[in-house]
Amino acid sequence: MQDTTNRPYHHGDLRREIIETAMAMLHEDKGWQFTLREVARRAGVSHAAPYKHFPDKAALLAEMAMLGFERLHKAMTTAKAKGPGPLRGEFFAVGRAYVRFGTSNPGLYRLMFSAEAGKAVNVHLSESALAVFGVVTELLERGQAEGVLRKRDVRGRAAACWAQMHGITMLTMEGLFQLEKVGPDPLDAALTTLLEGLEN
Amino acid sequence: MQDTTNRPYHHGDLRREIIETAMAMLHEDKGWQFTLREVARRAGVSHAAPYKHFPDKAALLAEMAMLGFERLHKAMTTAKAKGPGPLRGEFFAVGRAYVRFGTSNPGLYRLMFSAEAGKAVNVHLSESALAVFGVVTELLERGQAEGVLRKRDVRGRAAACWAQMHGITMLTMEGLFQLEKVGPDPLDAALTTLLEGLEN
DNA sequence: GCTCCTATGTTGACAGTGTTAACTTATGGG
DNA sequence: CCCATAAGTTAACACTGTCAACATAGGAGC
Repeated sequence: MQDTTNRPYHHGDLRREIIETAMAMLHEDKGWQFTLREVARRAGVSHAAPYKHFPDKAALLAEMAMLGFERLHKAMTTAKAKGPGPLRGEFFAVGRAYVRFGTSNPGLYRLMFSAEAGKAVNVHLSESALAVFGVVTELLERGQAEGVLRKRDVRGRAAACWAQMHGITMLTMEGLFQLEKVGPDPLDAALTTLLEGLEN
Repeated sequence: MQDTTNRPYHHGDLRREIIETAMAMLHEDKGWQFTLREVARRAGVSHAAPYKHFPDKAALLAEMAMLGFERLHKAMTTAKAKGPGPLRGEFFAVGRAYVRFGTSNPGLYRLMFSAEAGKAVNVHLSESALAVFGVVTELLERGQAEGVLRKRDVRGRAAACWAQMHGITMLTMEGLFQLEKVGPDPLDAALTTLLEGLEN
């Protein structure tokens, strides 16, 4: 089916290519669904080949979700590093980076938050997700230490921040933020409201 | 396949039954997916019968999503009506009602926010969704008029509120709010933070 | 250098899905 | 009363995820 002349029987790095291909298909969007067989087709292997590297389609999804959280984490930390010093600046930088990540990888972002709620098996996934949470927590602790933010239970505030960013991201992705109903810059409005709720 | 003796050839109200059955299946298990054929099976009709009432599976999903928004809207307004007078009370009542709706109908709630972002065809869907938005807007306008809330562009603030509630709902549903990381009552924390960001 | 184990890839099958076409049945408006 | 037509059925198609049986080659051990 594929011209075997060019390609060795053993791919060499099929596992990585499967993930990359699937990621690419998730990016192409429209439907945020991809099919395992189509992935195999694009990777130039037979439809059953992926099963030598992943027990399940779910396993592939889980791994992709984990990768997604790692990328999101990196996006946030680099944004924070480049943030302009004062806490307010970093806060906005991180928030914007978060939302931008989601809106420019809608399929992946969706996947990250659909991966089997009940399955606590994926400890790695939870870990990656918690790293994201950690960035927010850290920011809040610094703010409270500096006296810029009210002294409240950091955990609850971090939850509020995460929820706010997640909400904006999804509603934007979904196209539910129609400008005439939601104002010119809902992201800025949301972040401002959030910050004013945290500040002293 | 079914005993035709008891049941008339024509169901009489199959359209409604399909929707109800599908809703029930969405309610049942953690997997928020259901299959059209299984719906038909449970309704006691052949697998192609639904196509006499819905052109697509997507059409059924869209209608269910719309119903979901209507129910959510009702949940919010009744909560608001029973709210204990002062704005803060209503605010919390509405917020809690929103989140409770989501967490007790996770499948439906998910569906509501997955129904084809791009498809502006479903004007009805958008309308129902906007009604939800309207409840929040109304609350904010009252608060500003009473002088309890800062005078800012209501649209942006409403977006912030919606995003916050949506975020809490989804993260709770997804099981990402693990108490040791997020404090004893993340919902209360989030609503408090939000309200404090809105208040004068 | 040869052999053979095993990881990797292929083929073919199975059950189940959404969807359509062709056919059947009843029901209600002329 | 008749028959157009809405409503339901059966059979097929092209898919999907998954598995078992088979094929290949790359390298470890001698």
